[in-house]
Amino acid sequence: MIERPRGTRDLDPDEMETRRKIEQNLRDLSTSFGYREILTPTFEHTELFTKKSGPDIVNELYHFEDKGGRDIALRPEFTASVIRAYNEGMRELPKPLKLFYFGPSFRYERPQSGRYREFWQFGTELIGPDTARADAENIALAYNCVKNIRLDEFELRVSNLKILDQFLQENDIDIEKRQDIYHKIDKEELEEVSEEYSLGSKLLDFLNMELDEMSNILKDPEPVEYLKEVLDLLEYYGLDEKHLKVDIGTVRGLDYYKGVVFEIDADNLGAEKQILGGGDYNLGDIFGIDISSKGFAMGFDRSILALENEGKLPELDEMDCYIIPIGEESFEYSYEILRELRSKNVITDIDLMGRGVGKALGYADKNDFKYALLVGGNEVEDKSVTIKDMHSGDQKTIGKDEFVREVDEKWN
RNA sequence: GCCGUGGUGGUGUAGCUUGGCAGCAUGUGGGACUGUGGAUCCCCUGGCCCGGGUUCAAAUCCCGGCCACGGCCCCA
Repeated sequence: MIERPRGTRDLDPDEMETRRKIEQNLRDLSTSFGYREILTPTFEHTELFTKKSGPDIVNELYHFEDKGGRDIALRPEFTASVIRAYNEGMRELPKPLKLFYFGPSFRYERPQSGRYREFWQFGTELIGPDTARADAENIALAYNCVKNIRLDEFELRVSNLKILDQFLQENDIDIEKRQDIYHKIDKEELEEVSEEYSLGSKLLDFLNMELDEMSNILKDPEPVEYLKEVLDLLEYYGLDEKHLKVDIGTVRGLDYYKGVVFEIDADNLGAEKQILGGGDYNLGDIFGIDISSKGFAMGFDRSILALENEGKLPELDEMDCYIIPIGEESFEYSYEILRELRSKNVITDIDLMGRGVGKALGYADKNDFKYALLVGGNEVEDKSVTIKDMHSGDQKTIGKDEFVREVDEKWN
């Protein structure tokens, strides 16, 4: 038997409805922030991703040689593609350029809870302005994305990489070791870093300081002041303080992140609990341009898992009308009703199996129809329809035209 | 890639230790029921993840693979 490939999923109608609703939330919210959707190809030249993230990530890619001998990779994320697309055809667009995207990405990793080989990402890019207000706008949208889908147990950690850079520089640590150090900090191996670079307790102490203290200690407090400015600006957006945390140990291990960075964790997830990450970076190097971009990517599947764990998945819609023709002589009239209702965008279905009224009602019940419409000889006779409210069980017979008018007024 | 646990009708499970007729529940379809659902009763449908080995005999024991789950590595 052929089964689905490792790390992939089939999404059933209930799941799809849930996902579409949450997706719609994110689209509407981003649109309200002035962002507009773009879509890039599902596959790119492998080089795009290796240039962005280093040669080692080839191991994590789905890639192959196509019939023309090109080295092609399924996108492991959108950021590189978006910047590529920007460079290739959107450079002349006015700044700030605000873009969002949504779609599947692919990584060849070992699947586990909340991690699939085909997974969905929602994300944004804010291209052009390199200002504290742009950083704040970026963070505010990220926060609201999580908030808007009604997730409640999450933590947004914010940092400015330049603060740690400054600290390391002032402690005479070669900036080339930055990546190694940040990587270890990310893994919370603080003691190893302190030991390896002879920092004693300085690093740990520093990370535990309030921003004002950091500012006093550093010879150049500008990075701290910048972060404070961003935080002040965030107050304009009405973020709930309880979700917000300044954590200078929040690092995103990659070279192209430069300034303010942030991550969001969902507390109720297991090992894979980060649902969103982003910040300020410059990918222009790949294309020989200098362009600032601030964005974030949100793990759609993980976010839904977190929502599910909180019991906050949106409710599924009901269907409207299920028509039950009683006897073939009522077919013509039944289909007339069906056509009229459907033309008014009422979600209407009709029994296709010739089932008895009892079984047909059972079907309507299991499929969450609001109303069952019984249409037999009597109804055909006087151009009426018998409507059964599937919740209350109440039932009445009214003229067909009256019913259609009523439904039209109520639902449209 | 590494460590661990597991895989029996569509779904959930019993059976596995001690090899010997694969059982139950639920769901789907049909009937009781061609004018009234969420109920009841009946019938049908449908399964031992795959491959190899041991054995008279394997769902059961052994080996390999695949897949899922928990964790590690990684996490753009």
